[in-house]
Amino acid sequence: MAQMRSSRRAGRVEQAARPYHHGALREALIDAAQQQIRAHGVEKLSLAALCKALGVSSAAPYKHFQDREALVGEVSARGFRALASAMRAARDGLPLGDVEGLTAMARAYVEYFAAEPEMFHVMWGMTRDKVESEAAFEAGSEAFDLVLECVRGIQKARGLTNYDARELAVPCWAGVHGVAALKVGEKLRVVEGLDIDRAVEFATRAFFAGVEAMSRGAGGKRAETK
Amino acid sequence: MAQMRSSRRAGRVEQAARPYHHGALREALIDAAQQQIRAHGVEKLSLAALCKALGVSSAAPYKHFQDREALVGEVSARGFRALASAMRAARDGLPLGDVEGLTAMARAYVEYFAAEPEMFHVMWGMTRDKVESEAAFEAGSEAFDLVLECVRGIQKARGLTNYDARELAVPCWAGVHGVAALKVGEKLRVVEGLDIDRAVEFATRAFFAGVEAMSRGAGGKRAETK
DNA sequence: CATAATAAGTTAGAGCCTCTAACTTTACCA
DNA sequence: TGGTAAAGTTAGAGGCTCTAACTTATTATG
Repeated sequence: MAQMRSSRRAGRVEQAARPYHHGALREALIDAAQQQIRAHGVEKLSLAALCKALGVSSAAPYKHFQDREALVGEVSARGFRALASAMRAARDGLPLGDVEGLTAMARAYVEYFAAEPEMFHVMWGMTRDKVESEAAFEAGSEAFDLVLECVRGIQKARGLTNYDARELAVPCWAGVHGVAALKVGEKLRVVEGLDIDRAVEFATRAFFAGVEAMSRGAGGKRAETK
Repeated sequence: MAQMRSSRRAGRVEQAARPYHHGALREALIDAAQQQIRAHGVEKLSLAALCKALGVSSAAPYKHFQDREALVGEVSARGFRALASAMRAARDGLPLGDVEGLTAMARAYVEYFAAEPEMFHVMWGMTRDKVESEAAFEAGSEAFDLVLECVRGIQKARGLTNYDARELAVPCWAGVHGVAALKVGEKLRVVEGLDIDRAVEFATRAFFAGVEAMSRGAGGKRAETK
């Protein structure tokens, strides 16, 4: 929707006689919202307060976002992009045939949400019917694709080619996501003093070792689940 | 806090001349809130609307709950109790030494949240600093204990006694929770047409097979994670 | 059994909030 | 140069949560 020409004001109005048009309100709002969410959670986010801080009227946001939720959706999309790029960076340079790359991404995943717990709620707690800014979904899928790629590498290296990569990738992603969730929700108090990184790495290795064992056990055919 | 004697009105006021005191407002509010949450999500829950529906003034809830969040916390606690009892029921009668019990609980877990997706957000999306009604935490811990028990059974049956049960239980719980989360958040669109139950069961079996293999490989000593 | 204390309601309203309608200022383009 | 659309504005409706001060039941006690 009208991506703004952003010609941050030329000459004439020189001494900050606050111009009628902000010039980059859309981005400013997303920035401010993200900060506010980081600091106090999405529940406490108030557009009105944001506007006051930015020196615009409280009706202004509605020129850029359909409603409050749309703004939050934009913050969510940013989060997913940041997450994906953290994961990509973590995996970068590591060999694709080893569990190493996968666990590096897992660490990045957990760390991202541990550092930004409120973003976890924004990104995963969205209302579901609201399409939550298709962009967020895209970025989320991208993250999953990174996992998928790694899993394929491991499959190739270990000769587990008769499995559907997605079938292996889903438990991996789920496990890591679950750990992040437990950590963010502080339900891990129940399990205090456990080294998360070690647990995730161990679980990942065990999982693939198990897949390999079952695969061999079943003579290369997919293992029976019954 | 003052658990109410609930003496649901005796004689005298017979033909529903709506009595001054409701008699069981606390429970009625929790019920109504839960229904509303189920139907429209926690974000849309309005105490004021609830009060109108129950025929009490909008200040009445504050005699029973400190604030809106406390009411939501109570709904959350109920959810955890229901979840725990669904898991217990699923495991009931199954032998403790097999993965079977664990996967049965996993199924129950995923099913519970699939049936009540909004409860997922209530139960896991709580604001963290708010103690979220210690009761909810208790019930959550109980659910984890069920998993722990199963894991211990498997350890005993397979001679994996040199592992910390919690270290094995956390990945299990996390994985299942992760699957539930992905399902609720509909991020599994990314992986459409996958049989969730099968995937969970397969992953669980693979995990324990892997632990066993690694355990043997390391001569019964805990496997190295590096 | 009277009555004091307290629990569970009430009305009124302050002070937030989101979002809409109708208007104004500015930028851009033909 | 002038018209159109984008990006602001003010004003306000209608909602919400929660508090203060008051009223009505219930219960506990001397």
